[in-house]
Amino acid sequence: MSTRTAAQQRQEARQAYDAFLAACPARELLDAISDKWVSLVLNALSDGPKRYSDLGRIIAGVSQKMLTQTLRSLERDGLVSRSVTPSVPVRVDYALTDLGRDLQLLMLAIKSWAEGNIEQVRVARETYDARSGG
Amino acid sequence: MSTRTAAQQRQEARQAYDAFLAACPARELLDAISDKWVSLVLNALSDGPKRYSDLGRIIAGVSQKMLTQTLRSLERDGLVSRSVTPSVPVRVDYALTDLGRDLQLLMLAIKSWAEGNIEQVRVARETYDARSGG
DNA sequence: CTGAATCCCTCAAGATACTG
DNA sequence: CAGTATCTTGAGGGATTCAG
Repeated sequence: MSTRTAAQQRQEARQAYDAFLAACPARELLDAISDKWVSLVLNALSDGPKRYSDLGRIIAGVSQKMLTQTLRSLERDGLVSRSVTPSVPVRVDYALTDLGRDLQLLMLAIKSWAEGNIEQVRVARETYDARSGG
Repeated sequence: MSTRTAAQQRQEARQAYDAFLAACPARELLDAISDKWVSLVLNALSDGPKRYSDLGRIIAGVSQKMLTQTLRSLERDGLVSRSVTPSVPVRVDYALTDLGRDLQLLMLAIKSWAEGNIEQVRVARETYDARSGG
């Protein structure tokens, strides 16, 4: 593997990534973004930067721990940027990066799908439960 | 809090379901589909019906328990259909429903995004870790 | 205000073994 | 082949406290 350039190796790697493979990095990334807090945070940032406390208010039911944890993870993955304004008290804004916005658009589609199809799912569940129960 | 204006009521009616609300059914649905096994199972079924053992082979690393659990959940939500052929041994096929295919298309976009952007994410992580570490 | 750190606990993932 | 049953482990996540 010493005779291939880094670019060639990257190209091969890109084609080789398959989330169906357990050991594939893409699988690990898919696991990471297949998280309810991730989709909610990304969508909460869709219409511009938000402060930490804003996010906590928008995303009902999220604990400080999970919010911080999710934001750190997204920041580490380059999906969200974190900017600190050294005022008193300190002000921290989170915003989507270009990469993050790409994913956010997909996440928005998922969120919209959930909101738009919950009725059908409810009917399906009632049918299933009735069949199982009776 | 009990006296809502007509405008407020109209607003509520329009946004009947909002996944940002913790108690909203759509939030529960979003939580349910924001699951790595869900996205992998739906995508595994994208090119036609598959048998239980096929799915287990395609989705590397999934345990029988999680595969069964995920399939049951998807079947209950009306996203996947389950058909039993009473042969010996018994044969069970899983397929996407119309509703399931809708969601699968969105999930495919997510999976493709993960496979196509893992490199950028890796770079971001290295940068982040180097900054933190040093 | 924005978190980091701690304790604590549930519950769900995974491995294993067994069954129709 | 297609599951179910059982057990163990640990990671997810809530509540609380402390710090910059």
